[in-house]
Amino acid sequence: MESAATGPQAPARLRTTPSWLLTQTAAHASRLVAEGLGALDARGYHYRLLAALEESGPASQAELGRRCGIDRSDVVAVLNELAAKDLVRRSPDPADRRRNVVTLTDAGGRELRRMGETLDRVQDTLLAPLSTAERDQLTRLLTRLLDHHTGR
Amino acid sequence: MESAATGPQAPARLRTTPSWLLTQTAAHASRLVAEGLGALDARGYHYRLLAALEESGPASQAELGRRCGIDRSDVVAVLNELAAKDLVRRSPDPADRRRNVVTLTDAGGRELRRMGETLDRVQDTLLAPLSTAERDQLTRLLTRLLDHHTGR
DNA sequence: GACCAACGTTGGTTCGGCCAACATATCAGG
DNA sequence: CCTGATATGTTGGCCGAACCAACGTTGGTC
Repeated sequence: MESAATGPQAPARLRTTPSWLLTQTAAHASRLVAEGLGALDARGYHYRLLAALEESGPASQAELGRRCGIDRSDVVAVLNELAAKDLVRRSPDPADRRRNVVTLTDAGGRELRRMGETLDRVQDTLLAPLSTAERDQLTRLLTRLLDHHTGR
Repeated sequence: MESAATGPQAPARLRTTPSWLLTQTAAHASRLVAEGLGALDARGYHYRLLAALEESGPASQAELGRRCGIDRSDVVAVLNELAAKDLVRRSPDPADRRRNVVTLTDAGGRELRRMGETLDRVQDTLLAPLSTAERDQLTRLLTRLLDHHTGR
């Protein structure tokens, strides 16, 4: 819960380096997200997969991984955990026996919603010092960066 | 070197969530930094400590950690590596025998400079799609967020 | 002198991100 | 039809950054 503050004052070299600002703020963001989702016994990966399932419907594991930017191998582990809690159902795809079709269960939908609510609160504490306009600005800038480095 | 692209299109839920945008762009930033510094056989922690040393002069390990936002225990390990390359000298503080005084060597200064140059290039590829004004905007917004979550 | 705080150090943990390898299954070309 | 390339799920590992608990030593204070 501690702020892990950068004590006195970080070196100017760092404070003016965008990559450092990014990774530092991201670290704070991650901590807040972990705290929030941790209360629901979940992590970022769980939310991402559930969100993708709700938004685009059932999909294979590989497809899910591609959509969320999560490695195939990590998808396996997270789906195991989600399936163990019945938030997700994994069934062999009759049309392509290599694939598993992953489906969001009702409980999964409910859990996703709960996660979404806590994440909304997290965004608010994360962006607390910024006005609405500034939040939009930040979002736009980051989106452009991300799109660029993602191959559009 | 791969872009690890978020395949087709990440769920809108994610793409509009600032904490996700932050952690994703930060991941790209970290990758670029790791690539750049990796060529010099260094990591982010090494640069941070060297930069702090150059900027504020010799200091104890605890002090360095506080300045850089690096945990005491991690400082130990990184200083071991830096000292092994003679980029840093670690000597007991005669005034306080609990402390080690860490000093930047000439070689350390040179290496820091080299790191700084490659990091400058990294910033440029990281921020490629943004104009100078936009880069400043981003820097200001992130700085405000960081200051806020750092206890000012 | 007794206590508590700070320091350096060791040895963990977590989370996100990645890679290599393998068996199985699909698909396209010869 | 068969053969080879490709996709999928899965296992088991690795790394960097961030953290935490504990211990022995040293410093300052009451």
